[in-house]
Amino acid sequence: MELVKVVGANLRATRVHRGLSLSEVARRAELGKGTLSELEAGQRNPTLETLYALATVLGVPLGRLLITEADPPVETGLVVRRADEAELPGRAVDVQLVDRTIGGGRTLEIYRIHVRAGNRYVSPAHRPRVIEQLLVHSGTLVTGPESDPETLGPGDYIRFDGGADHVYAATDEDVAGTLVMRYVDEEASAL
Amino acid sequence: MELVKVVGANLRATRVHRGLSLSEVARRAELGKGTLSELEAGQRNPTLETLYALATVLGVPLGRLLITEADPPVETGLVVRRADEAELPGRAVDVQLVDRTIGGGRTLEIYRIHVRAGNRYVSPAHRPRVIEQLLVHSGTLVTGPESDPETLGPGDYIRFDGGADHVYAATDEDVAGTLVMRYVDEEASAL
DNA sequence: TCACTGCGTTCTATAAACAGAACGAAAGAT
DNA sequence: ATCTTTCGTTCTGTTTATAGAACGCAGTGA
Repeated sequence: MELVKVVGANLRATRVHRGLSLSEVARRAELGKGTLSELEAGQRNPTLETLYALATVLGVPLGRLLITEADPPVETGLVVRRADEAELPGRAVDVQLVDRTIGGGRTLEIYRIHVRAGNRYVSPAHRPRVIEQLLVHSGTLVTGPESDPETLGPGDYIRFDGGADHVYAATDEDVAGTLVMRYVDEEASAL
Repeated sequence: MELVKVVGANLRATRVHRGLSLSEVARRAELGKGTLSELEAGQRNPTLETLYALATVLGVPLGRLLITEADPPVETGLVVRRADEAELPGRAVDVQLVDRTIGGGRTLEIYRIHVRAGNRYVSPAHRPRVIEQLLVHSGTLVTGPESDPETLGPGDYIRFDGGADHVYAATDEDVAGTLVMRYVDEEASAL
């Protein structure tokens, strides 16, 4: 299916879904309704400005109108059991990748994190801009940017920029937590 | 900055970043090079087909050419302390929103989840397609789609489709975990 | 019945996006 | 040095996307 037909179909589907008439949308978007009629029929090759006006009126991101099919849906139904080595008592800081999902040019990773009492670990800045989100389960963790860390207790949560050096340190007792890391994929972010 | 200028700047920046000449890109995209020259200068309002051809040649998703500026970066430095009411012992199932971040038309939510021993909760299907990702901290949790739930112990992880009815049930002991929910925004603003 | 309204399509004239030629500038090659 | 090539811009004619009018159709009310 050629692109103009895809866009036309998306336009019509979105409009109908919103319960708007063709005339109404054309009026709001300041387009001739003949124009919109032919666009929806896939008989025209809209300009950027036209697409933008329509996306605005329909309240969808412009990119959505261009999409042939939805992102291949993230597969569901995955179960990951705790690996035995997670129990290894020797490691000072243990960050275990549990799951990674990629979609829409973004990657999301979920980790189990364990820090043994008395240990301190400084993670160097990550190349792509990374957001780290950490929920502490048990123990007291000092974490965040190395320059300005926070002290978190059980149930506390922090979000910080992994793009700078950052620290994980357990003071008096072992710490368990869940770490979510997110970043925009390198290749997709080419400007 | 008007849209055509944004797109023009993106086109030029991407082309230069790829180390390609204007003529070369025009040739590969089967465009007149005058056309491309004026597009890059922001003096034209390209058609969909033209944009598509250029995006293909430049190897970027079409939507990327339309982006005005990078997503407003997710603010970092947030700390959320456990609210006292999280300690309320009475609730059967307690799902507490810790953080919500929105970007790129997607929303990510992080919850603390607590299920009291012996309780069972069925969450109805969510309207937009939601991915639920749950990491169990302590206890044994039966969770997942109501039709086919899984039994998870401490450290176990599950990803499932929140778009169908799904269950959270603790059998013999209290369960603590971290829940990540993700979905594509229904009504994201244009662009 | 007969206006009257709003609908979506088709038609027509205008504006502008396009292809390609012409141009001057800069860099290599012989 | 003078061809030669490639560059990016500007110009010109053709194609086509658009605005708006004209059209037929369906529903509504007097």
